[in-house]
Amino acid sequence: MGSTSARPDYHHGDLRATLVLTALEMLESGETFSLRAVARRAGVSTAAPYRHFPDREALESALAVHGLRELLNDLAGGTQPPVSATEVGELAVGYVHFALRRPALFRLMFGQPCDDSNDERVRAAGALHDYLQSVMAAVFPQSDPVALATAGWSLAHGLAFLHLDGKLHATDQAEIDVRVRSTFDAILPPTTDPDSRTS
Amino acid sequence: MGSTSARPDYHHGDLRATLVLTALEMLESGETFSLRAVARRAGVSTAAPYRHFPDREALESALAVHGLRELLNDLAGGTQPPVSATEVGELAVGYVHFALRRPALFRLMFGQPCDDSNDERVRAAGALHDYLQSVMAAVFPQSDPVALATAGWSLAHGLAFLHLDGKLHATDQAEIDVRVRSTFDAILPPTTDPDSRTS
DNA sequence: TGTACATCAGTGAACGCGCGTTCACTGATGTAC
DNA sequence: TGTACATCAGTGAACGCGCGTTCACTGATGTAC
Repeated sequence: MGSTSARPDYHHGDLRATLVLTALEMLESGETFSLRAVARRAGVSTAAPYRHFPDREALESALAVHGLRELLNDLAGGTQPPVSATEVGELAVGYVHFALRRPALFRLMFGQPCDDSNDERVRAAGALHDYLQSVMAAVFPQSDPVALATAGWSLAHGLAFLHLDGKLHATDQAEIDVRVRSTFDAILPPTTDPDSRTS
Repeated sequence: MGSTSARPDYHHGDLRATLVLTALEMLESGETFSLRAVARRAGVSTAAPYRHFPDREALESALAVHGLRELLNDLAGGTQPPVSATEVGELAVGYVHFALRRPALFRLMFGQPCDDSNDERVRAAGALHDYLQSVMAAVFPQSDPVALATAGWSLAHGLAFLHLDGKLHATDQAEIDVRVRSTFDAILPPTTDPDSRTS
């Protein structure tokens, strides 16, 4: 057949994808991440990853790209973009959820100097930024959308990190959600209420 | 004399403080940080730090405590607390400055799971939080001060991290300052203007 | 359809490295008498 | 004031570890004829 489907043998089929998925699993389960550890867990020799990634940093960037896309998909995929301040708050809840559900990946994506020479990575970050900006522009047309998008992103990002670091003493997920919502409520400018005025 | 002043000899006088300062210097100059490297640079044997810190994590916590205090001092020391939204914006500018001036220290303080068993560290973080909360309560008495303090801190924190990671494409310090100010302006609730109404 | 061969994704052993930590030790310090 | 001694902050050598990376290699794959 020669298709790219399952081939768990010697010639692996798609070791590159397997390595990325394995690494993501390891990040999620809290294991320390290294090229050697990923190869080990993927059941492959120490040198094998070098067929697919020039060095460790390249694998890291691939993970970051994956994470950025998944985050964007979590936020934007499957639902209409927010049309009210309340729904923008829910977007922030989603953002913080992602960070808390995948802390190691989130830290890898944002918690360290990033390789700006990786185009794919820069583009994935840009796509996230653009989406947030378009949302804010649509919900708050009367304000400066660039400043608001930065504000909204920063606010969600800061909440994510401070919760991740345990600086905001919330005990469970529900409490965190409430806190994120009320933080956004405390601060977003008023909008025309979409429930009473439909275009 | 027996004082604690300079004694660069064998019995060192205050190796603990020297190690902390040396480590801070190394973080600032971008060198990789390790117990061995710090000892080396302090001109002392590899084992010497273990007289003063039970393990590597203890030194890290000492650095975090130092950083948290210095940040609080940067923000609160020497000036009156903010009384207007504009001055709150300047507080945020100060916060972001700190992060950009000491990126490695800031990441050490906030960018990784923190040792919550270290009382001094927890207290230093708490003091920062309390100060921000009291500021927000004073400036925005009509709003929920807890939510606003969380919002203000998260916003500054998120701006700091996103700028640190180069996600907001600002080129120089002045541009970043402008951006931080306009972000806060875009979002903070109005206050009674302290210039026209003095209590 | 069958054979020769180039390709290339893997192997496994080895390199040098810096790390955290431990250990028995040494020698300066300060105190008791 | 002088000596004996306990203390303790340092030394330096060594441990075992996991890491990133390189290398010559092997053997499965797929293509040319």
